[in-house]
Amino acid sequence: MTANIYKEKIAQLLCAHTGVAESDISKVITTPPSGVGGDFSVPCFTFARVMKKSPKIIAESLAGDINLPEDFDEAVAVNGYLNFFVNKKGYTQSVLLPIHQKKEQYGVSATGEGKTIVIDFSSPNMGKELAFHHLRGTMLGNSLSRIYKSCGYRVVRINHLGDWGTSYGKLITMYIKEGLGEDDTSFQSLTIEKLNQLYQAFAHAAEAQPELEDEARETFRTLEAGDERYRKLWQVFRDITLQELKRLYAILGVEFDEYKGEAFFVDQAPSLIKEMQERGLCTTSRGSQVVELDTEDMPPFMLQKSDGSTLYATRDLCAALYRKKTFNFAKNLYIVDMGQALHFRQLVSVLEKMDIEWAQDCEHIAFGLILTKGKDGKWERGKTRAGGVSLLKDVIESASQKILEIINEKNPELVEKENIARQVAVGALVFSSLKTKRRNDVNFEWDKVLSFDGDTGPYVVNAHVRLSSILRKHQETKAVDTLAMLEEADPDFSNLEEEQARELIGALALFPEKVLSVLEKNEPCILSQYAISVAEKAHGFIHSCRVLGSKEELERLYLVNCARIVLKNTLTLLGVPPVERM
RNA sequence: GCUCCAAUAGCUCAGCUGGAUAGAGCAACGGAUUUCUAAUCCGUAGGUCUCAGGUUCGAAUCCUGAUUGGAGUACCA
Repeated sequence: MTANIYKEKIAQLLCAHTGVAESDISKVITTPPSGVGGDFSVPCFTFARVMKKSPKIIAESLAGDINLPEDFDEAVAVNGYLNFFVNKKGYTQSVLLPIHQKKEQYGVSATGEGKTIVIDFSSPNMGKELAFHHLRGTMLGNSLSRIYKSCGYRVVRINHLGDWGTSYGKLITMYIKEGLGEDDTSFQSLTIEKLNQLYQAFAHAAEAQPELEDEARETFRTLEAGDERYRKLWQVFRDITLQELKRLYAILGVEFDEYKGEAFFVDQAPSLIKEMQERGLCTTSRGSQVVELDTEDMPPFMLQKSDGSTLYATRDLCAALYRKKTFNFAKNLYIVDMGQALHFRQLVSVLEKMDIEWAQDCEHIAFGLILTKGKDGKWERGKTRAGGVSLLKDVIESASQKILEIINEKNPELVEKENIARQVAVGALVFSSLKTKRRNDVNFEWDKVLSFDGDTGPYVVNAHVRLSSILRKHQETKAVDTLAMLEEADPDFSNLEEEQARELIGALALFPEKVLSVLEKNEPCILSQYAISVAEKAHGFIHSCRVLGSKEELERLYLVNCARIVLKNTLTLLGVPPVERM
C-alpha cells in the first residue's frame, strides 16, 4: 500500500491549507491521464464551494503556497487540478522494496481476520458431465475463494451438488426400463456417459409418452420416502458422478471443502415445514405448501409439492440454515448464473419473513449465461438435450492440442510439452472466463474459445515466462543463485528511470488495492484486467531495456523479479497456472 | 403482461462510489528481430458511449422514460 503513503501526505498537506477533511481529500486523489504528467492529481473542484473561489485559482495559489513534503519534487497547477510529481527514486524504492520483501505475501491483507465466508459454487447436477458453461461459475468461485483467503478470511468452499429431485426419478426410471442390471458388475461398467445418455433417452421417450413424466415424479417420491432399491441406484449414480467431477476439478486446480449436495438436506425439510406452518408463514395452496411473497411482488416460494415431496427451494432453505449454524458465516455467497436470480431473491425474502437477522448476508453472486446459436440463428441458453452444449473435457482437449501446436512451432525443444500445453490451455480457458464482468452473457463459439491471440491468458502467462527466463538465464550464465544474490543486493533505484520501467513500477504498486476492490464487488475481472496491464508493461520493459549485460543489470534484474512475483501472485489468485516455461 | 439484467470503435470487451483528450484486443494497414522467448514491441486508421429528458461547475458513469437484446415468471433444478 505504498501509493497510500503519498496520498496521505498530500491529504495532510492540503487539509492544513484548505480546511477540507483529510479523508475527503484522499478520496478524490487520482492519477493524471497519460500525457499530462505527474504522479498524483487533486481536482480542486471540491474545494471551490467551501473556499468560494474558482478551482483554477485555488490550484494555482496552492501550487505557490505549499511546502512540498519529502519525497515530492514538484506541484503544478493545470486547469483546476493540482498535479504532484514524486521523487522517482524514492517512489521506486517504496514500491519495489515491499514486493521484494513480502514475495508471495505481497498484496495479502488481514481485512477478513476472524470472519468466515461460505462460497457455494460449481454445483453441477448429478449424472451429467461438466459442460463448458460450468467453467465460468466454477472458476469464479475458485478465484473468489483464493482471494478471500488471501485477505485473511476463513473460506468454506461448498459444492452444492444437484443430487436430489425429479430428475433422479427420471434417471432411475430409465435405468430400470433399459434393464441395465443392479448387481456390482453392472454398476462397475456404468459410466457418466451412460448416465448422460439415459437423460436424453428419457427426454426422447417422454415426448412420445408424456405419462413417463408422472412415472418419474412417482419414482422420485418413492425415493424420497426411503425406498431401498432406488436409494442404492441413486448412490451408485452419485459415486460415478463425483469420481468424474473430481477428475476434472483436479485438471482445473479446483478444490472443495464439502460436497454436501441437496440430498443431505432432505431429512431437515419436514421439521422446517412444520415449524413454518406453526408460525403461520406457510399456507396450503392447491394442495402444496407455499410461503406467499405477493407483498414483495414475487411468486410464492414452494416448500412442498402436493404429492408431499420437497423441492430444491426447500432444500436450499435448509442449507442456508445449516450453513449459518455450522459455520456462523459473515457472508454466504451463491455463485450461480443469473437465471436463478428470482429464486435467490425469494430465498432471502423467506429468511426475512422468518425474522432472521442474517438474511441479507446471503448473497447471490450472479453471472451471465453461456449462449449457443439456436436453429434460427439466435443466441439462446444452451439445452443439453438439443446438443447445444459442449463438454468441458472436450474443450480442454481441443485447447491443449492447439497450444501444443503452437509450442511445436515456437519452442519445439521444450521438455514436458504435453503437460505444459495443458496447463497453458487450462489457464487460457480460465482467464477468458474471468476476463469480463461476470454479468455479461457469453456467446459460445469454438473459434473464439480456441483463439489465443491478444489479451488472453497465454499473453499474461508468456510475460511471466519471459521474466522467469531472464532470471534463469542470469543464474545459468553467471553460475550464481540469482535470487539469493538479489536478496543481498543494494540496488540504486535511480537506475530505473526509463519510461517503460516507471510504467511497470506504477502498475506493480496497484496490486494490493486491486485485490481489495475485487472483494468489494466480488468481481475477479478487476484482477484479470490488471494482469493484462502488468503483462503489457512487463513486455514493454524487457523489450526496450536489455537486462543481462547492461550497466543497470542489478536494478533491472531486481525489477524483473518484482514483476515476476506480482504476476505470479495475480495468476495464482485467478486460478491460472503460472508456468515458468512454455 | 410483470420482474431482473445488459447496451461503449466493424467485432469482442475495459472504463461506471461523477473529473482533464473515452481505452485495450481482434480484424485492416505500415514498421521493428545477429531474441534475456517476436506467444513480443512501436505506429496509422477506426467513436453522436442506443435514444430522449433531468441532476451538476462537470455525465459513458447518477435519476426518469423509451428502444433493442437476454433471462425468469408455483408443483424442474
